Amino acid sequence: MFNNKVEALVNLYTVDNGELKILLFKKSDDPFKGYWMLPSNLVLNKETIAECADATIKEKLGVENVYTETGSVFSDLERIPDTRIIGISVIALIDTVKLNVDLEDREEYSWFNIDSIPKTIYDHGEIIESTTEILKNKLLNTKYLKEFFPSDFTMPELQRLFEQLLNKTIDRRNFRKKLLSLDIIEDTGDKNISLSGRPARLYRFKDVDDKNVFYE
Amino acid sequence: MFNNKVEALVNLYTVDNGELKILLFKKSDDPFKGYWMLPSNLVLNKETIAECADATIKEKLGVENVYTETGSVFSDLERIPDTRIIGISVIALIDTVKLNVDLEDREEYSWFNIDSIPKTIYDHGEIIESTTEILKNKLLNTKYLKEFFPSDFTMPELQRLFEQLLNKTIDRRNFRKKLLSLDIIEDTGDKNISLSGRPARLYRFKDVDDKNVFYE
DNA sequence: ATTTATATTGTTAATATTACACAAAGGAGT
DNA sequence: ACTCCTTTGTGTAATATTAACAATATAAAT
Repeated sequence: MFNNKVEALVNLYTVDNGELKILLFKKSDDPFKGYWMLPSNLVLNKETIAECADATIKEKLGVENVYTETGSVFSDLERIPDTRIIGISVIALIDTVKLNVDLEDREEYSWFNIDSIPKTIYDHGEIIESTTEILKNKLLNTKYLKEFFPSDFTMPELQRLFEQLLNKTIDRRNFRKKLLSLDIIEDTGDKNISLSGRPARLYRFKDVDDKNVFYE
Repeated sequence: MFNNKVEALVNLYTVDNGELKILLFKKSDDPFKGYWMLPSNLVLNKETIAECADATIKEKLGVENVYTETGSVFSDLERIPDTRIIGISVIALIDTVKLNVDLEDREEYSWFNIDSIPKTIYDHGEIIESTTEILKNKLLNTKYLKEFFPSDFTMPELQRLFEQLLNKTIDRRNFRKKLLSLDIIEDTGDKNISLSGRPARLYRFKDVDDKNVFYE
């Protein structure tokens, strides 16, 4: 009567060349063969949500020490047919460096831009939407940005991310001016290797207190 | 192994004369006799978190149709000794009118300013702190403010709330100017009954789209 | 050397925020 | 009726922030 199954649904995000993306796995068997899903596991009665999420990330991706945070709760009785499982979404953030190293030779997965999520099993689509909204509201804080950019980044890259999050275009000069005025980033002295065009300077976040970057 | 007990912990907030307050009950038996607690119930395996919260609010307060929203999740194994219960905090908002009507002749409860929470059972103190932080981050949006002020309010009252939320003093003239410039409130034409001093005009929120009032 | 692609840079105008002090409305007491 | 006390209501100038705007610099490819 009071026994509930609980699952942790891992929403693993990264920023790839300024685009916010989420990792999904393709279901290889019926039902929902060919649909995409969030990596998830049922929560043992002797582990925390965070522990369950960590184990899931390690199991599916072989990565450890990923930053996680609780997202939201999904408890509709019909969210999964014939079963009652309370879903708890977990926000996990990983930078592109770890991403490229650890994701070789694994089962079928793919990174999706959060603005173009494919067809998903059950309510995973809504969960992604809702959880991403929570993340967006937090992501203009350096605490979170640092998880995506532990080493360094270019201004245009960061600007593309902000433009996606704020859903508007930003003037390059004003963006740079604002970022520098906040005194939260510093020039590394290096430049990136240019694919084409002038190479961009590389910046890193200073080791300062968390601070909000933009409002609205 | 996968069976978990889940409880919904109701954080019921109101704004009383500009102060953000939360409702707590006093525990009348051991253990923790005399300590304060959030109203809560275990979640049945055939009800949603929201339904459980609604039932709890009705049971403890006799009030229905209260606005609720999921807060955060607390899954530490030691949060309750000798038992494993996953706690899910629920934010509930109620206005002072309903408050005064419905809270007569009930067991021992009290409203506490969120800046002076008494000693609580288990981890209820942390839950209140964490959940209040979530609420604070949402509360400068008219969608939430309307739940607290469904009828009308005075400028000084709203200002006191904002000062508490932003943790700073605000100039009366600037506050009024900002609020009026947003075009989200209107003068009711009435004035409140003054306890002492000049009576304040009564305003109400216009029936417009949700809008953020202040940033930072 | 020229083309192509992308990054970098400064000034001005518009807007938003902050600072600040005195008059008005009511109640209580004499 | 008058005075005192408490609280609300109001305008303007200074400052800070944001928005608008276009030309030059660096590298790779041809």
